[in-house]
Amino acid sequence: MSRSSGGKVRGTGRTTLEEVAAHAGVSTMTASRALSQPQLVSEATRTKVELAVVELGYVPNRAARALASAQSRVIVALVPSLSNVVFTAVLDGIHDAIEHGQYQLLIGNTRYSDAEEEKLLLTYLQSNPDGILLSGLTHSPQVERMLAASRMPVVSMMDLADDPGELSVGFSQHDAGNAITRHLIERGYKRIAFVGAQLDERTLRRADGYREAMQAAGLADPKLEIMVPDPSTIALGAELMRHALDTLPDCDAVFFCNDDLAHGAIYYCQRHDIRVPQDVAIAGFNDLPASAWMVPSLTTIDTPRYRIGYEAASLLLDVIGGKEPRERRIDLGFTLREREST
Amino acid sequence: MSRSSGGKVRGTGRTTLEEVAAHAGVSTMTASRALSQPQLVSEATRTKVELAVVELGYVPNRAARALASAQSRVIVALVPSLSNVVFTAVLDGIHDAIEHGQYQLLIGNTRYSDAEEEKLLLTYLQSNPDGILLSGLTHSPQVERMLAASRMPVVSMMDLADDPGELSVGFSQHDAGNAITRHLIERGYKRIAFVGAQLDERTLRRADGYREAMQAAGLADPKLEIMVPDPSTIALGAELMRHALDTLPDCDAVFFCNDDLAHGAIYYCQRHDIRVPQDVAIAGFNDLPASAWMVPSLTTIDTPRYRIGYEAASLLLDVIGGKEPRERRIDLGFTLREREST
DNA sequence: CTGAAAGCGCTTACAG
DNA sequence: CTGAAAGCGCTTACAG
Repeated sequence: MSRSSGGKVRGTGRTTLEEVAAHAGVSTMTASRALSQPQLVSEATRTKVELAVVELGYVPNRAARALASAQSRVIVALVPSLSNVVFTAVLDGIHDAIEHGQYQLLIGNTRYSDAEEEKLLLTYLQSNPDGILLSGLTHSPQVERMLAASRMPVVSMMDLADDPGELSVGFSQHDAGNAITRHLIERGYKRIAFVGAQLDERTLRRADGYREAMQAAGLADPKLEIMVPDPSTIALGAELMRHALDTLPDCDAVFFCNDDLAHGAIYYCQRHDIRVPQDVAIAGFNDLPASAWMVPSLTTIDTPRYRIGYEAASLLLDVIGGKEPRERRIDLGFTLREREST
Repeated sequence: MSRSSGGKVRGTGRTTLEEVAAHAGVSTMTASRALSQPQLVSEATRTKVELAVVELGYVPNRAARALASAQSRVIVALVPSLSNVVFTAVLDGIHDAIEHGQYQLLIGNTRYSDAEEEKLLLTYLQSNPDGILLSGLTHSPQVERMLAASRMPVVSMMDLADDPGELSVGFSQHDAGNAITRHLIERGYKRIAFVGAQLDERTLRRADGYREAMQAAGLADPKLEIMVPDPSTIALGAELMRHALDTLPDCDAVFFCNDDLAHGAIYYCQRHDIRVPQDVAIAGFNDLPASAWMVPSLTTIDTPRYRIGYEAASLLLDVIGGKEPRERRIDLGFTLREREST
């Protein structure tokens, strides 16, 4: 009954391919082939091996395979946060795009920190990944160096790379920030504030898009930009709304760099009987599920975060597989959702 | 300049420990010890090896280490969803509890499916994990069998195991559902509906708690239970609120099995001028960030999801490390948040 | 404190 | 279609 250790000192004690082969009456390498390249083996042999696998409850040892084949079948994904639904949606997409039988996903949370990203990369390099998915376009010189030295394919997610050789999947954060600002300008708002938190590269690019639109309309004013490094939360959004109304009494619209903040602002206005959009218009970014439902519903930018993950992982898998990608820079676009809050 | 392949046919082409050892003028095994058990090596040797590591840019090969040591240093976590913030918070906690230099986390999304869970487990078993974190208490017989056969430590997350030998971290879903129902009863509501979606084991246990409280108060009525298998969303919450009001005209309170649904219900009432709680009271479950901010604020159960992940991973690490856990069943509790909606 | 040898469990050319 | 041998890059007892 017990396939026990039988005096063996090392190893995991699990059934090995060698035992499967012996049980099936073939050589180890034939057993190996029967499992990984069944078309190279006679049907009779394959059946014998498959039977032995079932009877012995054989589970392949991934470490041994990785070592022998020099192929890890590991993909690394680094995201700046695991509490931000934008990035968990990206991970969900990556997850779905990866055939789990083949590839294994290693997830790292960089916490918006270059140092953390470096540390994670160094750790994950030990797994000799076949490729890596990175959030954003800008990384520390050390990270760039490690990536270059490793020679593995890298796909950047969220924004579009300037360098056409670089692999990237996302949309133009700049253009999206620009588009929603132009929407507010077209609506007739003049004193449009921008509120940014976290100040990661995406927020800064959205701010660039905002600034450009304001300048083009002759409405630019540095006083209208409120920037804080704190993480975005509903509570912070409420606080920054209050701050904006206090310090900018003539402000007639606020573009928040994401929906979390904008939701806080809308709740704040509801509680203080500030009419949105009559007293002040509010716009967000990302189109979280609640945005279409709250009262008033929130004008925002719908972003393809799940698809970014899905397409980025698919692109990476293609490149790893040696396929020439149709595009190295996949623009998934964004959609302006005009709603009641503006 | 180039540490090139030099005729080697196999392998990754990366610097090996053997090369580091040669560079440092010591044996491979001394180099190995200098890195993994530095206290067993003289300071001079350690320095030489560390220098060689830096000069050659050595990165250990995890697969080789796993194979030689029969220790994968891999932990698997299986969750039913990657779009539900409850489970992404759990993963966030797990992530933070694992020292990344040592252990690697493999995440699986079972999509609330037993078959998927089985498939993932089978795949992840190939990595010979040191331990596994599972969501929920009930699993398919196949999964139970595979787990038993693998003999690896398992920690169940979210609810508390009945069997005192089983490792579990969470809180009593039953008691929490019971507590919020009793709160509604104490407030004087009589026709209290329960709305459950997804119908996973946690929802069913919350429903049990609800039913028990209703029976104890002599208020039980099967008509008050609305159960649908669809995933919980804000849109579904709005729809089920409408349905409840339509089919149960005398209903004076609704306990939704989670905040996502309850938020949809509150937005629905806002849009249709249904006063909450005067016309109908609404309660949720999980205390999502928006719940304290929306108008009216939502009465709900605050659940320690991040801590569940953190403590479950810590417990698993302890057991893997051979430590006897203080408790095998860690009750992290829950908190009733009484707010404006009831 | 240090080392020579064997072994972990697979896959890879190379033959036949 | 099948097999004997070598090797992937580490760590593990066992000596000294």
